[in-house]
Amino acid sequence: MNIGQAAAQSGVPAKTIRYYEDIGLVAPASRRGNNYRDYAEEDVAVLRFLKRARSLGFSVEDCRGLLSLYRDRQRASADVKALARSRVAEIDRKIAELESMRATLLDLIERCHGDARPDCPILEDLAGSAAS
Amino acid sequence: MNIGQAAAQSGVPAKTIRYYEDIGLVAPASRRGNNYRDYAEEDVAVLRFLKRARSLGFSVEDCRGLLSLYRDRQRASADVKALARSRVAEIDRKIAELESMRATLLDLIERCHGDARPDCPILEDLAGSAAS
DNA sequence: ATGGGGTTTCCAGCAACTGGAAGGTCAAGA
DNA sequence: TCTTGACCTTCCAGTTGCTGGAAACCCCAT
Repeated sequence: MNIGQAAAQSGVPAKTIRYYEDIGLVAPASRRGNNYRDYAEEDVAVLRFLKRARSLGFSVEDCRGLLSLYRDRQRASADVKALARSRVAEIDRKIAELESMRATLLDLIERCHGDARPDCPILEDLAGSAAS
Repeated sequence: MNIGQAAAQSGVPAKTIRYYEDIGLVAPASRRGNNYRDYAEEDVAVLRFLKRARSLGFSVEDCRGLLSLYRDRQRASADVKALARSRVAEIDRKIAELESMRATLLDLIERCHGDARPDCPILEDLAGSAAS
């Protein structure tokens, strides 16, 4: 199957598939006579794996590790679990950061009357009423 | 004051200040005889404004708008409030996305025994037990 | 043969910096 | 006076993870 089909079946855009090949995340696809890349079901499975892992927020580098664990029949599930846990920790950090931004913004929004007048607590805050 | 001082007083790294000047986010600093940039208190205030706005997650483009509102004595606070609200909406979207990743990961983590054996629900999931 | 889809390569660009190289400047100490 | 080190200047490259586009080739149907 050529790259368009593989893209359709995996949900990973053709451009991205080539990119993954480029950075060595997936092995170079075999080529057919016309120099078109040729994909088998297995390749598509790997692409789907990547799509899912990326959608869970794993970085491309993480994916490299996950893929090699995936292929390693001797792997310890503990290693996978550790990767997932550190991913969760990272997510928690990001959520906390966003929550804090959100709280600050909501507070400012509430204090801003939001009409045609120019005075605005939001700008006042940005301008330095509080240190960052 | 030269750029190092401005950086120290605003919390914005010198490199970033130059970058902001480059992309036209701040006006080019005046220069002294030795071609060093020269900053006044006001410039530092603007940098602090930017630092704070960035720390609340406003994009550089948003900052452009915020700065022009900041400088506009005729502004309507409603415009600022609208910017802040759309920022909150964006944050909410991101938080929701992260929460969903987190829930999925925690579920997988819980189901993974995490020892020396190779079988692992996390990898099984990635490998396609569920569609993305 | 011609048209419309594939596909190939490569190059550029997005956000928002950050690092580093190569060189000019300045103040202090030996 | 010379040197050393800490500044400053510019410019170019790299980061993350793609995405868009150009120019060219390939394949199939009409």
